Order: sequence, then structure tokens, then C-alpha cells
Amino acid sequence: MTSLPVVNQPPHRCGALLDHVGRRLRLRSESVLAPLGLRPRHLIALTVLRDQGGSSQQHLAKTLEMDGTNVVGLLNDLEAEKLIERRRSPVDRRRHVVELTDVGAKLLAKAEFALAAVEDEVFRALSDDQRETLYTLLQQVTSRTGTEACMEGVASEPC
Amino acid sequence: MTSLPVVNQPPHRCGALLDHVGRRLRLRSESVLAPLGLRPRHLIALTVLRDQGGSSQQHLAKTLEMDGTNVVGLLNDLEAEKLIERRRSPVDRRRHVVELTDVGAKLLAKAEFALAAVEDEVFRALSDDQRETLYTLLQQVTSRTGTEACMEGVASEPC
DNA sequence: TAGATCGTTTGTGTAAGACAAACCATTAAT
DNA sequence: ATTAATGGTTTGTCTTACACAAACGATCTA
Repeated sequence: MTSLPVVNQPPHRCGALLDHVGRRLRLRSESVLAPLGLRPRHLIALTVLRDQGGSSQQHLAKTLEMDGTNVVGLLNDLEAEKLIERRRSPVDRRRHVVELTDVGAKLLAKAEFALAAVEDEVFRALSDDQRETLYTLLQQVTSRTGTEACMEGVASEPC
Repeated sequence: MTSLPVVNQPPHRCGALLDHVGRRLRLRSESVLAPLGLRPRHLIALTVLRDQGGSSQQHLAKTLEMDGTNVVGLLNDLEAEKLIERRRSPVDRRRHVVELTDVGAKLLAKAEFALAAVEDEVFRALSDDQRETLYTLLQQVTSRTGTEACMEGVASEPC
């Protein structure tokens, strides 16, 4: 099963394509998000927090692939709006466990709702099924890959 | 077939997800592309030019959703490396028809080859089939949508 | 007690990119 | 023929996202 010689074309690279679509999406999102006091960057963070549950800031920095110092600023924004909470980890009180608040979850939902029109426009060429497929694929990409996933010491999750 | 009442969940928004994956991809791509004298932005432009054929700069600006003046700079970079050519349109000599050169096409191919490792890492969670599906979906998104597509006056294409 | 680690603050530098103004060459309108 | 509009170019300014470094307090570990 490892190699069916039938179709053997080299896999296409979708980096540039993804970048391109991302840009189109981001540009439009900005104006939609602005009235909510959010920027695309904030939305990514909120989404990650919702999907992966609370995590330490270090972990978050790794996930977002951002410099730690800049994550601080990002979280400061979000915390100022009560969208997230930083709690000291009981396990290691140096750590902050960052979690989405109810307000944050609601605003995130609201933002996503507001983005419907944007996505409709950008993904006009895709059917609903295709959009769902795209979503699933992207989520699969971002979901922790088993290895490398745990060991962050957040504990309370069995791995 | 238009509505099976079985699953009726609201469609997911993949903007943030896409942004996130895009970032991860871009970060790694930068270091791979640097030795080739390219930046992610350049790769997008080259990709668009290959996929859509030559276009006027205005058209290109619209496709890339970039400000015209910045497109000039981008193309200047690429032209300096002989990756693209600006030819005056015979139809309207104010226009530049921008096209990929052989050198450009080759470098693009080389870059994509070099990016294999990057995509392997980022898309580790996806099977080859899934990657291909992702590619197809993204391409479908970026491919001109029929309406709005033509009317650019590039002519030589029947629409 | 000493050293490492997490988060934070501040400050610096680079790059993307938006935007405006002025310009030339060309085309279209009158 | 004159005028106005358009495609491209140049220059210059401004904002923002980041990366990166340095220093600090609190906390954990040895």
C-alpha cells in the first residue's frame, strides 16, 4: 500500500497559495474585526486558546511561534479587555496559565459570526462541503501532533 | 441534494486557522528562501504569474491585493534578478505586461523543491492525499472566479 | 545558598505595507 | 489640437508587526 505507481506526480507546494489566500482573508478581516477591538493576531490567539484549552505562556509562544516578549504584549491586550485570564499555576507558581474567559469566548463567537461575509467572499469558489473540508484539514495541521505535544507540564491533562 | 437536514451545524470559520498555519509556514520558508534571494512575498508573486500567465501590473496589484506602488518595488526586485519581464502591451503601450522568464520559472521550481522539507514538517499531520486536497482547494480559491475575472483588457485570452 | 526558569518591562532595529504627491508616456474625449 | 484620464514610476512619510537583547522579580531546584 505504500506506493501505488498509478499516479506518481510530485506533491504540490501550497505555501505560496496559502500565504496568498491568507493575505486576502486578513485584509478583509481587519476592517470587520476593528469595531470589536480585535486584530487578526488576537483572533488567532483566542482561537488557539479555545481549541487547545489553557496553556502556559511559554507553550503559547511556541504554538503561535512568536517571541515570548511579544506574546506578553498580546496577552496584555486581551487581558485588558477581560477576554483572557492569567492565573498562577498551582504546580509552579512562576507560570501563568492562560485561559479564555466567558467574555472572550463570546467575543470570539461574535467575531467569527461577523466574519461570515468575509469568508463567503473569499471562499466564493468553494462549496460548503469544500469549506468544511478545508477547515478540517487546517485544524488537523494545527492540532498537536502527538509527539512534541505534551511535556509542557501544564499537567491536568493526561496526554 | 441542496439540504439534508441531518447535519446542520453552522460552517466553521477558518480564517484564524489559515492565518496561523500561514505564519508557521512563512517563518520556516523565509530561511529556506533567503539563500535563493527570495522572500515569501516574491514567491507569491511568481506563483501567481506562473498560474495565471502574464498580466498588467494593475491587474497584478488587484490579484495580490497590494498597493500599486508597492507592486512596482516588488517587480523591480524580481526584474533585477531577471525573474520576470516587463513588456509594453501592444494594445495599450502605457501598460506593462508582466511575465515570468525561464529563469524565473526555474528558480520558482527550485524554490518549491527546496520547500519540500518545510512543508513536510508543517503538514506532518496530513497524508499525501490530504495535502493534495488542500492544494486543490486553495488553488480553487485563488483561481479567478469567472465574474470579475476578465475585463482586465489583457486580451489574447478569450474569457 | 546558588543557579536556573517563567514572566515581565523597556528599548532597539528591521521590514511590510499603506498612503500621498508629483511625474512621464500614452490614450481617449472634445 | 487641446484637454483630461490612465498606467506606471519615483520618492517620501507613517504605522505596525516582529525579532532580539538586556535587565528585573518571583519562584523553583540543587
